[in-house]
Order: sequence, then structure tokens, then C-alpha cells
Amino acid sequence: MISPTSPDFARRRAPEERPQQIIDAALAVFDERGLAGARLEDIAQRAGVAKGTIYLYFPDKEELFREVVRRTLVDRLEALGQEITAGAEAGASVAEQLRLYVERWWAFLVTTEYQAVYRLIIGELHRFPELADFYTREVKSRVHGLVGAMIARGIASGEFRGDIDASSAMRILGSMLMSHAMWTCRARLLDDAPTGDQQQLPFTLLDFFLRGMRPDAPASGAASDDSSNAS
Amino acid sequence: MISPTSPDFARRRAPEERPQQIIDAALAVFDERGLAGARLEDIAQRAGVAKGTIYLYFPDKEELFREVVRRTLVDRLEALGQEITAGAEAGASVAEQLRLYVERWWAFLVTTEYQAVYRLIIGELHRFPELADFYTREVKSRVHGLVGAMIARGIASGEFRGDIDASSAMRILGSMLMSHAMWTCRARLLDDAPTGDQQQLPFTLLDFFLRGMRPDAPASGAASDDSSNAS
Amino acid sequence: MISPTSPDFARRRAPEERPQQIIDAALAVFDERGLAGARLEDIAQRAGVAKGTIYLYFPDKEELFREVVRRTLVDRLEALGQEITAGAEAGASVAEQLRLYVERWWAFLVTTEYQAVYRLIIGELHRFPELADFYTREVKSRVHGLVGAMIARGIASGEFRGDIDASSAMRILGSMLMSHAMWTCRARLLDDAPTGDQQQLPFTLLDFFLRGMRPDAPASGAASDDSSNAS
Amino acid sequence: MISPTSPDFARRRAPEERPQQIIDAALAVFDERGLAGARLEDIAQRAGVAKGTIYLYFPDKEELFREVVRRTLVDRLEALGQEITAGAEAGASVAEQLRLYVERWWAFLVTTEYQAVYRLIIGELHRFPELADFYTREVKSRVHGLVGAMIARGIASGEFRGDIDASSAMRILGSMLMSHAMWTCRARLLDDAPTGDQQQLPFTLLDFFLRGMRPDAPASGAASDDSSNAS
DNA sequence: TATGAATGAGATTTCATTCAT
DNA sequence: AATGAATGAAATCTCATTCAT
Repeated sequence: MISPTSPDFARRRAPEERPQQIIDAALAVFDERGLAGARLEDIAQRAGVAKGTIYLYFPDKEELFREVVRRTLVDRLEALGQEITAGAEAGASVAEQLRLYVERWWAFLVTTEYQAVYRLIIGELHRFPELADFYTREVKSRVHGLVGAMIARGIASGEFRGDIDASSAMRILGSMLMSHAMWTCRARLLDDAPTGDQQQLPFTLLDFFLRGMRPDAPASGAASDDSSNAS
Repeated sequence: MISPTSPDFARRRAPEERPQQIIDAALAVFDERGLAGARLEDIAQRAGVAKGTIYLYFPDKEELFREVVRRTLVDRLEALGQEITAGAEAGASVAEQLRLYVERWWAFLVTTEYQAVYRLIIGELHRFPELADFYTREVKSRVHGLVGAMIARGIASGEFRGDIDASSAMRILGSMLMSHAMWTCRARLLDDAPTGDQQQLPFTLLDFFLRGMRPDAPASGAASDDSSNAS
Repeated sequence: MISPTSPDFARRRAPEERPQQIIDAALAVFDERGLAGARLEDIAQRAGVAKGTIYLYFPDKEELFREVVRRTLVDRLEALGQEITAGAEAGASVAEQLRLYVERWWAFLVTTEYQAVYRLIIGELHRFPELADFYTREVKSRVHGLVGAMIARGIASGEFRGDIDASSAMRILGSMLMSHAMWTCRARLLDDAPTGDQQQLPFTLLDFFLRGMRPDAPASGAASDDSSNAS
Repeated sequence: MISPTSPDFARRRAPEERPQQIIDAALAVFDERGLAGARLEDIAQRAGVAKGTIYLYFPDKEELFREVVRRTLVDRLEALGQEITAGAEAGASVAEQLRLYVERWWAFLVTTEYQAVYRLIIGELHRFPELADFYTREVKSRVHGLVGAMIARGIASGEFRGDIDASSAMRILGSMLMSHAMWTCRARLLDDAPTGDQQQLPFTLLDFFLRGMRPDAPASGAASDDSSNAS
């Protein structure tokens, strides 16, 4: 009874309608309780199905967990991809383009679903190395690919300084965005979250990043202070 | 040493020797398995005691968890504090001083214990808001206090640009250090970790940060006034 | 019969069939071992269900205990009530009627279930004051009501002596019946049980009671003052 | 260090000073919690000794229980015996003598210790048939012996009616006293206890008993209504 | 003698998983 | 396909008992 015409059918002997309800519910419960702490009963209840029904779609709790992480990431990434390509006709400078990407990227990061998955990844990934691989492959390398390429272009064009490699730079940008996204989302819990205009935050961070990437003053050797630490 | 004549002597004594073994073992197991996934039996075994012994010192699993987080943080922070005050004789510029602090801070962050606790904090803190408070209060505000104050001094002296507030800046620095520390520690798992000289990484990040904090060079090299704040 | 379309359908349903099996088994095991001594495993086994099944119907051991006492008493009392009302067409004298009641009452007291519950009530009721209340309310006051009323009628009519109040008299009758019922049931254990015709015992006791209730001095009308209150 | 000159040394390799503290504490805790529910820790605490100390005097919990029952009964009975023999020089009629005995007996029954033991006997004696024997032998037969003999004398002398055997009569008297003693002691719990002058209660019961034992009025057949129930 | 920390068997309780309906 | 009662393995927690001090 599952219509095979449905858009996101694909992927594994995966289900379709009911399954999505279950996955959504599972994500929420896994997020609240962790993998071991989540009770199938609660997931079922939240999904509005009976416990047994879950087993029609997922062989066991662990595989459900895997599927939750995979599917949530895939779905979110798809959205991210569409957003990014939709606005990809680009601006003049690399900095301008980066602005666009960071905006989308940020929107992705502060998503409830991404946060939940991220938390699970931090907390429970030890025992699921294949999920770690999946995450690295699908998320990091994807985003890193896009953004890293742009940075590389900036370096090549001289818009960015050349004494830092693109992937390090991208990691720096990523670290700032990721952490701040998390802090923003957990503001209530941590009560030490970034203040000020939340909408502006990603751009503030980007600006900081761009400063750090500016080529050294062409004229004098102002950067020589830096090298002093080597002595 | 303890007068056995008082029949109704304090039932539960402050943890002292045995408790520490248990806490250490528990940290390891909680880290591997998460809170719900950790089995008391495993903790006991790793601590080299019997299951029941744990209950002589901790009323239940949850309280053990709390104590693990609290005590580990307290111990680590103490070490951090000693390291920092030990080298507090200050450098010439704020940048110099920051170098020192970042070195210690980084050493703290890549500690196995901190990483474990951090993971637990990310993954399991929902249900332990009081631990979140504890973490914010004890760790974040402590480190932020120290480093934030230094940055504030740099801003005041003109060594750093004035159009960013100290606490935002500190959060930026913190986000870079924290994320990179984690990535470094999980290199094996994520296979996307920072490459290059691990020893150098915190300084590379600091340098990037300092660039971002440099005052906009309006005319000439105004930053040479740095030494003025020393007076 | 139960609409499965309502997802959040009542979680715990009223005990019905299975619960009764469990209660019966529990009564037996509680009786043998006492509350603390009874093992859920044994109860489950005797009920022919798995350990976990018990928890589908009772939240924990203590509540099971409570329910066992409550339900057993209610069931038995219902039977007692039916027996009594069934034979309520009344006799000539109060003594005649009392005979009938005592017969039923005795049949109730020597019931295995009553004996078990009574033992539990004596032995374990400290910690369950609400059960003590329940017992007093449901059993004692019910029986006392019936029998006490009859005795009161006897006193009023002058058939019984007037210098004793009905409720004291009823307690005397009750004490005799209860103790002898218990001794009879525990004959094997105590080896000091009443001898003679068991069937006759309650009537022997009643006769003794009636003697004790006989108005004084048949000669003069000393008791006639009593009957005055009947007019 | 146990003085063998102590009066109540005797009986089993039984202890002496410390042991008595333990037994007293144990009786209280067993009474509150039942055999299985009582924790050695609580007994130790209440006795003001360490857990281990108990094992210096009693091989295990069950034997402690046995000893508690035995010793408490023996002690109480000894007191009862002294009281009874002390006032045994007797009155004129059997009824008079019985009055004296009932007074002592009642004092024994309402004793906290007797009540506790009685409760244990009712509740936990299944698994300790030897204790049941002990109880029957030491308590019932002892009291029954004394009182039964008196009743027999009364019957023989014609003071009591002859159509009831002494031991049945004694059981009737006993049942009234025992139950009422219990109800009196549990007044707070059962809220259906006998009212009126507590001091007077045993005598009220005895009077009732004596009435029931009165020979049938020699003159007219006033009691003939009674015999009608035999038809 | 006396202690009480330590033990570990055993009890209660939970919950992933199955399966008859 | 869907259900949810039933299962029983496995986890948490308790406590009688031991033993080094």
C-alpha cells in the first residue's frame, strides 16, 4: 500500500509514510533520552502507532537509530543542497558568495533536527563507526567541499591570504558556526549563550573569519608582530 | 581514628579513596556507553570493586553520574587553575599573555577526562539541568572570566579593535579551540580531523583569532602603541 | 471491542481475567511467605504467567498486595452477603435468626481465603493503614452492623439481658467465632485446636453466647425495666 | 566475660547482656517489618551495636528470630508465672480464683512484647513449626493447664454447669481475652476497638464467661428456648 | 569482643522483541 | 498491516553475611 510514486521513496528497502512518522518520533525520543534510554514504547506512542508496528519497518532499535540518523541527515542535506544551488548564481567576490553559503549553512545548523542528530553523533557515535563515516562522508565532506572550494578560490585569486590552507580555514569557519549554532539552540539550558541579534550572528562570525583571511597589508610588514611568537 | 563509640555515626561519609576509583571507572564507562547504556556491573568491574560497593558511596546510578561530572570538572579545573596562576607573571602584550593562557587551556581541553565530560554534557544534559548550571558556572564562566578579561584589556588598550565586545570575542576564540580539540581527540573516529602539527594547532588558531582582532589599520602601524598599556 | 484507532488509549485497563489469576496466586504466596518474603517469581509461576506480566496489571509488589487484600475481601464479602440475604426470611426469635447468621458467618471465617487475608492483616497491616481502614470499614462494620442490629433487637425485646450494650456483645460473639475459626483452620500447626464436631462448633459457641445473654433471674421481673425502653 | 552467675543464664549457649539488647531490638523490628522485611542493619542500629556484632551471638537471622520468640515468651511467662503464684493463695469460689488469674493473664496479653510475638506467630509461623510447637507447649498448655484445671474444679464442684468440657470452656474464655486484648492494643489502627473502661474489660469478659458457665436454673425450665435450636 | 566496609547472591523491575489475533 | 498482551533476559538495587582490623 505504499505508493512507489512518492518522491523520496528510494534508499534501502525503506518504508515510506508510516516509517517517516516513526523516524520523526524516534529522533525526538532519542534526543531526549539518548539511544539506550529511549523506550520503544515512547517512540511508538509519539508516532501514534503500536509498538509492534515499528518492527514492521525496522528490524531492531539499533537499526532504527541508524536509519534515524541517516535519513534525517539526508533529508536535511537535500534541503540544504536545494537552498544552496537555488541561490548559486553568485556574487562578485568570494566573500559575497561565502555570505550566501553561510546564511544557508547556518539555517541548516540551527534546525532542531540537525541539533538532535549532532548531539547523538557526539554522544553515541562510539559504537557506530559506520555512522561516523556516514556523517563525515555525507555532511562534513559535502559542506566542506562546497565551502572549502570557495575558500580555495579566494586564496588562489589573492582575495584571501595565502599562508593558510583552504581546509584549515574551512574548519575554522565551521567550528565557529557549529559551536555558536549549538549555543544558540541551547540558550535556555546553558544560560551563557551568545546575545544580540540572532539573525546577525552568522554574519558577524563570517566577518570575523574574513578579517582573519585578509591578506597582510601589502605595504609594510605589519604581520611581523605575529612571527615574534616564534622566537 | 573514627570513634566507634558513637553508634549513630554518620551513615554516609564523604567520598575519599574508594569513591575516586569508582568515579574514574564510571567516567570511562559512561563515556563509552552513555548514561543509560552504562552497566553498573561494568563500572564496578573496572573499578575493581563489587557491585554493591558502589552503593556504599552513591545512592544510585544517576547520582553517581552527577558526581562523576562534578568531580571530574572540579579536579580538572583545579589543575587548570594551578597551571594558569603558575605562569601568570604576564607577558608584554595582551597577545603574549593570551598565548600563555591558550596553551594551558588547550592542554585542558584535550584531556581525556574533559573530552569525556564534554561529550556527556552535550549528549545527556537535558535531564540534568542542575549539571548544566554547574558546568556553565564552574567551567565556562571561570575560563571566560579569565580570558574575557584579558581580551577586554586588549580592547581597552587599543591592542584589539574596539568594535567587538570582549565576550563575543571570547566565545569566538572558545568555539575554535573547543571544536578543534574535539576533532583532534576524535581523529580516529571522524577521519576528518585537523592535520599538521598537533602541538602547533592551538597557536595557529590563536593567531587566526588575533588577526581577526587587529584594529583596522587606518593610517600607519598604530598597533605599535601596544607597549603603552604596560605603563 | 476496543477501538484501536485511539492512539493514546487508556494505558492500564481495569483488571479482568488475568489479574484474577495473579491475585489468587499472590494470595497463596503471600500467605505462605508474608509480604516481604514472597517472591514475584513464585507468584508468576503459580499464576502460570511470566514475571513481567504481573507488571502489566499491578505497578509494584506492594500495590499487588493491597489489591489482593481488597479484592479477596470484596469477593468473599459478596458471597457472604448473598448467603445471608438468601436466607433472610427470618426466624421466630432473635436467637433463631442469629443461628442462621452465625452459620453463614462461620462459613465465611473458615474459608481459606479469609484465613489468609486475616493472617496478613494481623501480620502486615502496620505499614498499610489504609488497608486497615478498608478492613474495618468493609468487613467488621458490615458484619457488625448485621449482627449487632440483631442483638440490639434482642435486647430491646427483652429476649437478651439489657445490661450489656449490643456492640460489646457482638464483639464477644465475634471474638469467639474468629478465634475458634482460626484455631480450627490451623489445627495441624497448633495441635491444640478445638476437638469434637467441627460442624457443630459455631453453634456450640453461639449457645454459650446466648446463655451469657440470657436475662437475669427468671423469677422476678428485674429485666422488665429493659423492656420499657422497647415500648 | 559473661558472668555465669547471672540469674537467667541458662538455656542454650545463649548470650546475656548484649544479646538481650539485640533481642529487644529485634523484636521491635520484626514486629514492624515482619521476618523477611526486617533488616539486620536496623536491628543493629536500634540495639546500638554494629551489624557484625549480632553474628557473635546468633548464627543467622532465622535463628535470631527463633531466639527472639523463644526468649520473649520465656521471659514473659516467667513474669506471668510469678504474678500468678504470688497471688495464688486463692479466694473462696472458683469464680473468685478465676478473677485473679484473668487479671494476671490479661496483664500478660496486653504486654507490648506478647502482642508482638503473637503477631509474629500468626503471621510467620508456617515456616517454623518448631516454634509453633514451642508456643503451644510453653504458652497455651501452660496457661490452659492452670485455668483449665480451675474450670474443671468448678465443674466438678457444681459451681459450673457440667455439660461443657473444661478445655472447651477454657478455649472460649481464652478466645475472648485474646481477641479483646489485641483489639485494645490495636485500637489506633483498627478504630473499632472496645470502648469503655480498659481496666474493667477483662472482668467484663470474665463475667460474661461466668454467666455462660452457670448451671441451668434448677427450678423452672427458662432455658428451654435454647434447647429448641437443637431440634 | 567489636566494627563496618566489602561482597555477591538474589530480589524487584524494565523493556526490546515476539506473535496470536 | 497493525495491534498490544505476553515474554524473559538483563538491569538496578538490597541486604545477609564475612572478615580484616
